Amino acid sequence: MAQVKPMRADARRNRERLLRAAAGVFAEHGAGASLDDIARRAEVGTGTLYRHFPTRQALLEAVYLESVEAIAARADTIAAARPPGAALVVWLGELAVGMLQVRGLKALLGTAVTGAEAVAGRADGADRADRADRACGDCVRGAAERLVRAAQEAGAVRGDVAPIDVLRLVHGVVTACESAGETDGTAVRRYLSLLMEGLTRA
Amino acid sequence: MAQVKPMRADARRNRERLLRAAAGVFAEHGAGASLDDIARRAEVGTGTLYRHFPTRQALLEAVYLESVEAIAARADTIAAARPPGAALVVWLGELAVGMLQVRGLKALLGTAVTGAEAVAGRADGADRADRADRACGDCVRGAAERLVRAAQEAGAVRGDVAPIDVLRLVHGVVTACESAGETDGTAVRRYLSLLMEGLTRA
DNA sequence: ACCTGAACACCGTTCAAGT
DNA sequence: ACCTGAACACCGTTCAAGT
Repeated sequence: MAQVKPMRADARRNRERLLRAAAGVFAEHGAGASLDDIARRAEVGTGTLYRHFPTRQALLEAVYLESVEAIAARADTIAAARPPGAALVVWLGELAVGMLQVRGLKALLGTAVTGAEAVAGRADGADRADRADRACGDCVRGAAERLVRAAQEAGAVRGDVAPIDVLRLVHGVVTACESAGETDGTAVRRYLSLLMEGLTRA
Repeated sequence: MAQVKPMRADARRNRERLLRAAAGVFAEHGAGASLDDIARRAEVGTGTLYRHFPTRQALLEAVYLESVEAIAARADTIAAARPPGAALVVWLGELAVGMLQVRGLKALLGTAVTGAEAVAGRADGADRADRADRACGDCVRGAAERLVRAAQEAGAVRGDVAPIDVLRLVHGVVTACESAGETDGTAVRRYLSLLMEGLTRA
């Protein structure tokens, strides 16, 4: 489907510039970075940014779509080589590390997966964002569903948890690591294993 | 210790007005509410707000100090009536519900307990806030330490987790509930029990 | 059809002037 | 000693004017 109407050459060029600029600025200043900054770095009027990406969420979505798809694709690769329970653990670990290290990815998936708490405050354009910009969330949710269901059927995960619960808890674990200042993979993997094995009884 | 120098009458009155106004505004608009709003509602100049509470964190701390102390005090009450493992679970549940329902409390404890991720963005006055405004964090951390240690000695909780880990994970669980739009106690208790019992094996 | 950038409304923070 | 509020720097968002 991609593009129903081909874009005008300058529009297409501006979109590209905006994506490149946004990737850089998000990487430097996080998902809450100034949109003005992005437009300036892209050498584009602020109005142009809003024309292409009506919400911050839409911009995040476009910037990180490929990364998210890659993570989702990993789910199947991992599942093919491991028993269901182990596959889930490994994939969740990769997902969590990604959210922790790629600035903006956590904010994007926080909204996309759970449906709230975008970046900072405003719920202005949230209505519009809700509809179209779900591609990333669908992607991750789909992968999580396949892995969790398989693990449940294999008896490796209890049956009364939904895949969305697991994603939310992983999001929470990543939040915990972030606030601990631990952005390397070791801390998040440790918290994840606590989540999986459980606090009670070693 | 309270007040080394007694405040001037008008200063004391303004402080009181600010606290009352802040409690109302935080309850209505969350911990990220406009400080201008608070000063306006208190019928006080904005500069006065900054004189009394140099950072948002300091204001949150002052507003919620009593609530936090009450929660911490509950820890001992609960511990006196229950075996260590159960006491920890019950107290964490109360803590989580408090963070979920009292707007601002989660933001306050997020910073106080973990040392990061204040409310939204700016790390401006964070340096100053780090030092003095730790009362709430100390309070909660102290209570958590007593309960976790006791539970560990009783063999109810594995020995390789630190109390701070538990607090961070609870913070994460509350975040998960928030983003799920579940603000009543049931969801958070369910996630908490998942955390405690573990995902693997029913 | 798309772009531009000034204009608007809002925010946090500081500070000279007042009592 | 404390308070006030204007001033400053910043931000997101919109929109009339341009091509």
